[in-house]
Amino acid sequence: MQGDLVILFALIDYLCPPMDLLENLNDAQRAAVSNYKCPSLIVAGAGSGKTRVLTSRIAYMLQQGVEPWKILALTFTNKAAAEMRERIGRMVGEEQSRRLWMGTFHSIFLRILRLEADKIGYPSSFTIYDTADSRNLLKHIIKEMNLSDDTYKPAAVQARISLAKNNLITANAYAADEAFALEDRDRKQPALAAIYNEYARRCKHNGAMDFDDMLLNINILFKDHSDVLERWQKRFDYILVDEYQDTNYAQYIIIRRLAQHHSQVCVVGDDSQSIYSFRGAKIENILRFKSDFPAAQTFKLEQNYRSTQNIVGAANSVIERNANRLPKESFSSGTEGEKIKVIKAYTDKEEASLVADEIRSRIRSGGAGWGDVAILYRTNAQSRAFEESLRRRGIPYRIYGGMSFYQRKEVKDVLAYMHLIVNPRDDEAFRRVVNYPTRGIGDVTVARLSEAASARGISLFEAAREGAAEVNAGTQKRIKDFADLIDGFSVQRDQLSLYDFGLEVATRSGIIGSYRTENTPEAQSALDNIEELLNSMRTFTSDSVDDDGVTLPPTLTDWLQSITLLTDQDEDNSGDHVTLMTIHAAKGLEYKYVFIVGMEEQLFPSPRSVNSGEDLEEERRLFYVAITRAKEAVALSHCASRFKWGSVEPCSPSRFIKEIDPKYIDNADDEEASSELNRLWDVKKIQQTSAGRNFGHQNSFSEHAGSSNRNHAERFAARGQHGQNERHAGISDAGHGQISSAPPAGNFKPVTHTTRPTVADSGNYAAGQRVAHAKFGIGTITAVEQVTGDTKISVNFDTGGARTLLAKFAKLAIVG
DNA sequence: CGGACGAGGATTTTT
DNA sequence: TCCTCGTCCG
Repeated sequence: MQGDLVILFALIDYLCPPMDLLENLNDAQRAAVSNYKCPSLIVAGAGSGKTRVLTSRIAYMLQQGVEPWKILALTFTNKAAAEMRERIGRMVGEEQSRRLWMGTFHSIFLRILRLEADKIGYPSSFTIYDTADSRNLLKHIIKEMNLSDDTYKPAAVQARISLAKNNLITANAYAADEAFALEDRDRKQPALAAIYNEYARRCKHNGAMDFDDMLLNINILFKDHSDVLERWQKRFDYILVDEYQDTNYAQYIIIRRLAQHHSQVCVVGDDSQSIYSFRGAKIENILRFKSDFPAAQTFKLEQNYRSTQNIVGAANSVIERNANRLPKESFSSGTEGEKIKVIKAYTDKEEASLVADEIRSRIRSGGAGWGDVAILYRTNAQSRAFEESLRRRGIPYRIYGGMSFYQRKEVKDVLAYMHLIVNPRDDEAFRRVVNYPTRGIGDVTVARLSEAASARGISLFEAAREGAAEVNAGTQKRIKDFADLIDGFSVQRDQLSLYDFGLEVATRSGIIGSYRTENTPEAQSALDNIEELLNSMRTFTSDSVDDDGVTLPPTLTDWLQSITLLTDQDEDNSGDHVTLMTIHAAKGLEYKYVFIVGMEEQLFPSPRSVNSGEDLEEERRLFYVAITRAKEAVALSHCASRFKWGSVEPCSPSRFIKEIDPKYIDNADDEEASSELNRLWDVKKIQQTSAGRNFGHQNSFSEHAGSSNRNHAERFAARGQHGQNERHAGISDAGHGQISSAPPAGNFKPVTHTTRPTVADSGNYAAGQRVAHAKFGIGTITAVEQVTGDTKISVNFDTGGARTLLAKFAKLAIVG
């Protein structure tokens, strides 16, 4: 009998042998995977197979018999968590992987908070406020306290409160702290402590937490309830943290608390990629891990599998200038590859054109698709010009960030109804929807309701339901009708499917009807977005799993919170389009070709960072992150002038360009041309001030006038998110033609030039002509364009590569 | 109470 | 230049 079993197991092993997880790893990776029984610091350079190591380590632990629910794995995005879960599932089976406690800090601790909410005085159905919600509440409070929102800018107040929370300073602690009081007095904001206090009170009263509250409250829970803490400590034998360099103090303390007794902590990260200090992230957390956990072993993953030698070399030459680093030698296992290209332009407009041209010629030459290309910038505002240039050429693109789908007014309105239904205590949600769509309950009435509510210590919604406000009979009825509407929804919530319920809310609230009657492109777009939102209810499946691995049916609460906790990176990034995003958003992603644009002083590094050594180091790390996204080629672009705040500002090349070791840069000796360019710009500026508008100025003015002609629907189409935008981005060029079909100049306002002025010396060159250049050899002119003081000539050189040259410097000889 | 129109501010990065 | 907020008037 025994023997039979052995044979049976052997047979099973033979038929489906357990995957050898240590195979196909390099030595450093293998060590990091197999030594799981000790605290570990895995320093993972860019492209070093970090995710692979993390997933293999977890899978290996499972294979060695560790129970999946004893493992807590924390990531920064849902996407990263989902991806890892999937990969682990492929290694050891889904049965195991789905039972792991794996997710973002916020989603995991939210789960715990919901279970323990009563212990810290919250309903388990508490609402989550996103940044906009919490800012609105702050605005309210500042106004109510009769403070000027000029001295108390809501965004700044919010940032300060956020910073306090990230450092586990509660409102009471803040008020009691002399140093803060002094600082606030110096900043002429003595009421900050009072605002913080009122904000915290209102959040609690509303049964709501903001993002920072989740981390703060879990710490309060663990601090005040040692039995609860102990239960969760025992729960997790192993804790793994991804992107450890980006954890803040609150997160750090949570990990330390949970690990206090017996858990083995494994953190993975790269100090060179710490780019979130503005949000409270502490690079020190990773730098001092070894002193926090003296028994820790360090594993260094230094082999870069992603990028070419030139890219890794260039990135290293930059990051080496930072003082505050863990020692590490990144090296590439790839080919030498292309050198880094620097693209110089006169204006932001031209920068976008040159980049788009370069993208097009790269893709046309074969071997890669649009999806292999990313345009990365420092600020979201830079996306506009590229949007234009890509659209004009019919290149499919997609923009990430900026106004996200879930921040749209119409979407937030529908969500506010849901929030109020789930949590009737949420006064902010109440205020948002009580008179939207308009139902004759105005500010005056809400003020009366508010009085009644605070007098009786109840929520606005309860006050509405009880008819507590002193108003005339007609208004009273309207209030009652609204309360009945919401109560009706609460009943339906338990009877209908998620999707049917959503449709019911969107319809019976009157939101859909009001957009229907509007009958404008904007309204149609809003309807599309609402439909999209409802569709996401249909396809939503809860990832809530109990310890037996049984998936729980999705609830409205699950769906709402999954939406609030979505991050930019969680969006589907597949598809054959050029990707436009901020460098921050690009962390963790990779592309064959990366264009880092706007490489200028006053932009990148950000002007706010240049006065502090630490901040400048962070900007440098940001640049490092940008370069290391590329697998095969990097191009940097900058321009001599940029449209900012409605006027043209001169720009000089970023110091970061000069920080790259010149041996990694394509024609590094071309620097002269760049300074020529700047000199030229200075001349231009003088002309501008002395002789009024010159052509260059007028051109850029007119082009902006042209771009403003885009209607809302079109902009939505281009900026929209979630699937439908992919479609729009693809067709935007053909579909909404006023910009793409006619030659650009034709669309501009009549007051400006419709053709470019011709200057005498342009006669020497023409498209199609063959020319010779001292350095690049022979090529064919593809375009000739007049710019102030010179002629710009685009040439396709036979040796490969298109180039834009200035007649003055290039000294082209006409061939034949 | 709600829509229209005018003034002024905006650009770091985001879980 | 664009968007948001506040005010004024119907």
